[in-house]
Amino acid sequence: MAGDDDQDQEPEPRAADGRVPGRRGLATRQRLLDCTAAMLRTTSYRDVKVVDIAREAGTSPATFYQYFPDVESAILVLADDMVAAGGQRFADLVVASSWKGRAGYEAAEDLADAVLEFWSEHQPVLRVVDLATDEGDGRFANVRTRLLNDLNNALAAAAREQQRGGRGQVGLDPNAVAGVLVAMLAHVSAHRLGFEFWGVRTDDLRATMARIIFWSVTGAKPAT
Amino acid sequence: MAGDDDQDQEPEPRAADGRVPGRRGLATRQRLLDCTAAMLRTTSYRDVKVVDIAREAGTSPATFYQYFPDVESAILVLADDMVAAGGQRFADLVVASSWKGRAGYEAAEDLADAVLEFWSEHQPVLRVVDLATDEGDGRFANVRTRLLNDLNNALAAAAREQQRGGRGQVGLDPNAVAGVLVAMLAHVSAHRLGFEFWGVRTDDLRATMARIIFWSVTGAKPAT
DNA sequence: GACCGCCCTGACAGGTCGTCAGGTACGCTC
DNA sequence: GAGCGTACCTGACGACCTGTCAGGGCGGTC
Repeated sequence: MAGDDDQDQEPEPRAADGRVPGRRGLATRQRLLDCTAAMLRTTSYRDVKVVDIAREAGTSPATFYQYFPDVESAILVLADDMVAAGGQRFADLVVASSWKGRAGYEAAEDLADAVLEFWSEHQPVLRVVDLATDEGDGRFANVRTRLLNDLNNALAAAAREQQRGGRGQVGLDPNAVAGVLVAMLAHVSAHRLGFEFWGVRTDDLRATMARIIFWSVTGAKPAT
Repeated sequence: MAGDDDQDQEPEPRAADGRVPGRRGLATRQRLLDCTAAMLRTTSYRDVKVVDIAREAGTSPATFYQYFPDVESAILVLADDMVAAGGQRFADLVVASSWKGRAGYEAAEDLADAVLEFWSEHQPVLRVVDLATDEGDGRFANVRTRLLNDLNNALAAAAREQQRGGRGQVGLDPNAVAGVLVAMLAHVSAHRLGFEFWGVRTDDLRATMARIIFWSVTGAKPAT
C-alpha cells in the first residue's frame, strides 16, 4: 500500500564525489538551501536558476553541484526538512480529539487552523511539491504522502469509528472521506490569499471547513 | 471586486512585429500551441523548452517567438482556450438544480462528475494555472477566476438562498462555503490519480464530494 | 510567369548548465 | 606557530537554451 515508509529517508547527505561532508561543508550546504528557499519566495519556480542561488549564497555554481544534482533536488531536501520539522502535528490533533459535542467541533477548528498556518508558512515549497506530485514525480509524491498520510489515516480511522457506532457517513468509504477533507484543507490553505483578495475572510474559511470536517466525520451538525 | 471581466480577452492574436497573422500564420501558431500542450503532457513544466516545442512543430525557435513572447504566454493561451471551450458548463449545472430531495443530490453528483472529468481532460494545463496563480501571476489568476467564478457565484447564491429559508448553513458566509466547495472539487480532481494509487476509487470520491456539497448548501443529509 | 507581401529562419550575442582538474585554506599534530 | 594532509572551493570550458535581427523563400494573385 502506498504511504508506508519503506525506510528512513535521511542517510546522511553526500557530496557529488561520494564523501560525507564535514562541519564546514554542511554549513555551505545549508546556506545553499536557505538561499534556495529565499529564491523560491521571490521568484517563480520556473525561473529559479542555480547561478542565482550560488551568487546569493556568496559561492560559485560549481559548489552548488557538489551538494545537489539540480535545483529540484535542493527543493526536495527543503520539503523533507519541512515534513520532518512539522508534519506530525496534524495527526496528533485528530487522535487527541474525542469528536463529541463542542470539544469535537473545536478540534476540527484547531485542525483547520493548524493546516492553514502550516501552509501559510511553507507555501513556496508546498506549491512545488503539489506541482511535482501532479507531474508524477515519485520523490515529491512521497514527501506529500509523509506529510499528509498520518492525518489521512487518523481522519479515516475516526470516520470508520463513527460509522461503526451508526453515526458518521454510513455508506461512504472512510478513506475517501478522509482524502476529500485533506484535499479541501490543503487547497483552501494554498489559495488563502486568493480568497482574501476575492473578499472572503480567513476566519470564515476556517469556520466553514471546521463545520464540514465535523459533519463529515460525525454526521452531526455542530452546535453553532 | 475580483472576478469581474473587465474586458474581453481575445483581441485577435498578434505576431511579434504587430501585424495580424493570416490563414497560414494562424495555422503554424495553432501547431505551436498543440505541440506546447503535447509537451506539457510528457515533460515537467520546468523543462518545457522553446527549442523542443519548435522542433516538435517542425519549425524553428525564431518562429515561436513570432507568436509568443515566451512559453508561459503560450500556456496562457491554452488556458484561455480551455476556459472558452468549457468553463461555462459548471455554473449551468448548479443553476439548473433545485436542490430539493433526490434531484438536488443528483445535481451535486453531476457537478462532482463534471469537475472531475474537466480536470482529467485538462490536467497538464490546469496544474500550471494553479502554480502560476499561487505565485501571484495575475494573468493566470484571471483565467482561474473566469473558470471558477460562475460556479462559485452560483453555489454562493444557492447557499444564500437556502439560508434565507432557514435551511443551509446559517452563520456561515455563503461565499466562504462556495469557495471551500470549489477548492475541494478542484483539488480532489487534480489529485484523482494519486487517490487511485492510494486505493481510493473515483466513485467513492464523487459520492463523498456530492454528499458534502449537498449538505453544505442545503443543511440536509441526502437520502442514501 | 512575374511580382508582392506574408511568413520563415540562419546566424549570433548573451546567458545557463554541468563537469572537470587544480588550487586554497582549514584544522590538526607536534 | 610551522608544516602537512585533506576537505572544500572554483576558474575555465563545451554544450545547450534564449531572444533578436535582417534577409531570404514561398504561396497567392493578376
